[in-house]
Amino acid sequence: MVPRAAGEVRANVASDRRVDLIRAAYRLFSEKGVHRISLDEIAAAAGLSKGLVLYYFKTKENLVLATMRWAVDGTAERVRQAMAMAGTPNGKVVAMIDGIWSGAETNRRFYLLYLDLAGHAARLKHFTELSATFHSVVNALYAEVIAQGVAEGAFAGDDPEEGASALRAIIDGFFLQWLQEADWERLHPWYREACKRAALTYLTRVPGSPAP
Amino acid sequence: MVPRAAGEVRANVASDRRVDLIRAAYRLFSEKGVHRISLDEIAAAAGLSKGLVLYYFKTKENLVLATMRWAVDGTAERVRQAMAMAGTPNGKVVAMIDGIWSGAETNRRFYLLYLDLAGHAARLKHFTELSATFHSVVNALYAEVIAQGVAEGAFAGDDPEEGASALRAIIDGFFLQWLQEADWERLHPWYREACKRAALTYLTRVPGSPAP
DNA sequence: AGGAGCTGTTTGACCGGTCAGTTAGACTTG
DNA sequence: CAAGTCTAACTGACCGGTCAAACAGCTCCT
Repeated sequence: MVPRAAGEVRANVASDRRVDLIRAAYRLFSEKGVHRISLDEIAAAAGLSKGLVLYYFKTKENLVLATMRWAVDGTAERVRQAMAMAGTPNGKVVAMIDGIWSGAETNRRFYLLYLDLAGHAARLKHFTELSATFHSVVNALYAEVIAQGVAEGAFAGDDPEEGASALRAIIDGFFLQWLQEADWERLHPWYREACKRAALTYLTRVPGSPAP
Repeated sequence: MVPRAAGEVRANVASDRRVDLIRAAYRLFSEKGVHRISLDEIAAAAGLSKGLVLYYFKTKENLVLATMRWAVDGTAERVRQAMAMAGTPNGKVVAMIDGIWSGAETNRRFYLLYLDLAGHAARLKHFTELSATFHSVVNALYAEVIAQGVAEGAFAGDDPEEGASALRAIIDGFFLQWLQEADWERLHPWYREACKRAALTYLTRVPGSPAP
């Protein structure tokens, strides 16, 4: 089904149509929403014909899935790299959030598509798995930072898993609010900083404070 | 355009077709997503004909808008009532979160539709206003609780507005994760409690801790 | 009382357009 | 030619919106 994977004689440069299509689909999906974009539009945006889209991705759902997987992989990688720098736990968290809130345009594209993914994941089985994978990858990264911070005495908390979930909730929750702002472009820096403050406030607390 | 509003002689009980349609639409939209439901299906679910849907709500978009407004109003009211009880700031927050996480089925319906709303709000102007209204209503409620908690010395923080935003991010963020769980029904209580813990951890902190 | 006529409600058939998916065949390249 | 790649035209289903006509309740006239 997939013509080739790696060992190709002439790894012709600009010739992986699949990626061309996914990139075009990503842009269009995030702009208008998955269900408002036809295969024709995607093909046209990639300078190809619609037939080819179905040739490579048997169905539209497959293309959507592939596009989301592509976006999710890229984002997970960006988060990972952002976290790799910075030494102290606090610094790591700040670097991580800076890395995630990298730019208004990029963030908006990704999170709008991610919203679609969440909606699909809650209703279609095919998407549930992808969403679960993304969830565990990201949460594992967060948990690692938190565990390290706890070990060094910078953060408090006994359950890094739950801490990761909460940290993620804070980040996603701020994005969700930000997305709905009419002037999202201008407000991007404010949300980024508020997100940092909330995350650090949550993480750096007195060890015994959480109530019953 | 609207036939009547209040002063009707025979306020026939089960006869407001508009509400019948909105209720049917709410159920179906939340189950399958707005764009996967046709006007025919909604009409059939309400035991009416499709023509009537367009008779009352000129367009599908209007029906979607009306349905979302209805759901959002109801939810805001539920939150308000949940907060009305309980005296201490901590108790108020707990009561509020208990009130919000009222039941798996209900929560799932609402948040799934809310996800659609967020997606629409980010792309269509008509929905932006509704989303902004809901945002300010809910955040005002949260800010009030926080301000009261700060005044009584139970919570720390100088900016109740930002605190409200963060509190909301925590709640929405946990919902977003919960929605994507395959066995959401069973996990509902866990997420509810984790949400409480995170909220209280964020709110009850030592006054000077937030970094930079 | 009993139409006649009006107004708001309800239906079902219908139209135009859109879109995912199919197919037949053309174009490359080895 | 044979296999892989690509296109354009087509199909069949679906769906939002329109419309003409049927229908119900009401008032007013005779």
